[in-house]
Amino acid sequence: MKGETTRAKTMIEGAKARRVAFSKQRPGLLKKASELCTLCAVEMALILFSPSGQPFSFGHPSVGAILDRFEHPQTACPPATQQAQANGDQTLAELNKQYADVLEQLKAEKKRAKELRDVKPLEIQNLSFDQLMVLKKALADLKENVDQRRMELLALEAAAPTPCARAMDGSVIRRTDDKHSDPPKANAGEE
Amino acid sequence: MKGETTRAKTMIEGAKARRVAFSKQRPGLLKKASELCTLCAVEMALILFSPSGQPFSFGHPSVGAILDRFEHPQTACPPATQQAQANGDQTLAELNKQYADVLEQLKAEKKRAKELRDVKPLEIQNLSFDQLMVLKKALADLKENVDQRRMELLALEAAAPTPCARAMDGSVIRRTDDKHSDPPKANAGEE
DNA sequence: AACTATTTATAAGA
DNA sequence: TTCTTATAAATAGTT
Repeated sequence: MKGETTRAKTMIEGAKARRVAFSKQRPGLLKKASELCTLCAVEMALILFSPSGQPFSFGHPSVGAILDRFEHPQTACPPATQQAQANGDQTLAELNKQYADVLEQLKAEKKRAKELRDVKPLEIQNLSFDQLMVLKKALADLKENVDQRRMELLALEAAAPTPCARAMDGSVIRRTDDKHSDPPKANAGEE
Repeated sequence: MKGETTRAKTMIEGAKARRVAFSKQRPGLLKKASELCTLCAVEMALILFSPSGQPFSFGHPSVGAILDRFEHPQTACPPATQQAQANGDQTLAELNKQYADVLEQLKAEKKRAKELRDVKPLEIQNLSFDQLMVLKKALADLKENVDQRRMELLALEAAAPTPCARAMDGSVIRRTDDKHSDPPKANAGEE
């Protein structure tokens, strides 16, 4: 057969087959990444470990530069408190960005979850007991988190308006796996 | 014209056009990355800054884990001593119900967030400093939660009747020792 | 967001 | 690994 009928969503069985698929797909991924950088003025770092554990990396302009920028965001909230007042707007913009991020993630997650629900209901029965336990805990945790989140949003909505929004000095989550995305509506001007 | 004749190798002119192209290509790149991870047991971290400078990242199992491994090549396979607790009264039906519940909550949460975004952007400037702090923390927490949830879903997806599916807690699926003095391949494609 | 003509990526085989 | 080729997936321009 030339070309596959449908793309499976599960791990390819057999280490050899995985290596073959990886070898074929790696150039495509790197090409996509590179194109995105070139065409859209995007900066990115891509680090991956092959099925054999071999590291590969791609960076534009360099991996180090991106990691630095990622771990030391210029737009982050300053640690001190002095420039806070002057930067009120910037902070608000940052908040809006984060807010947009969350929206984007929720959306993506919902879509992903829907796909999983549509495709996986049979295979879940093949999960090991261990895996089921872990899944159960994950579900419970997520439910808790979502509930808390709703309360927080409710509180926010009910919050009485008060003047003078100073910037905050709280620490940003920067070391964990966070996923950012563009705000839904950005200014039409140049960067 | 539908579809383009040939893909240019130079930067797209105009910030607006770049943003549009980026928005369309970003999901594709992330999908490729995610597929490579799930299909081929690849671990990767992807960090990028959009044309507008917004950070965006993807990690499997997490950005932090990959960066650590990248920076500390002698990482070993963590001891796997996670045994299911005797909690056997959990049926698959219950699990599925919890799963559906979570989906419902995500959906509701998304709608709620959207309402807030549509209505509140102006009034957010009237929030007190304390309220901003709370909001910021809530956003950070949610972001973390959503990311972790994505990892869990990825792990679930990878959990087939086949063995070797344990990447839920950040553990790894591979056991070959890593050795990487320098990235074996950098800047693929044209760049 | 949805559509569609094209381009691009890729699975299987050699 | 690289090449071929039938097929699937991504996407640029448009509505």
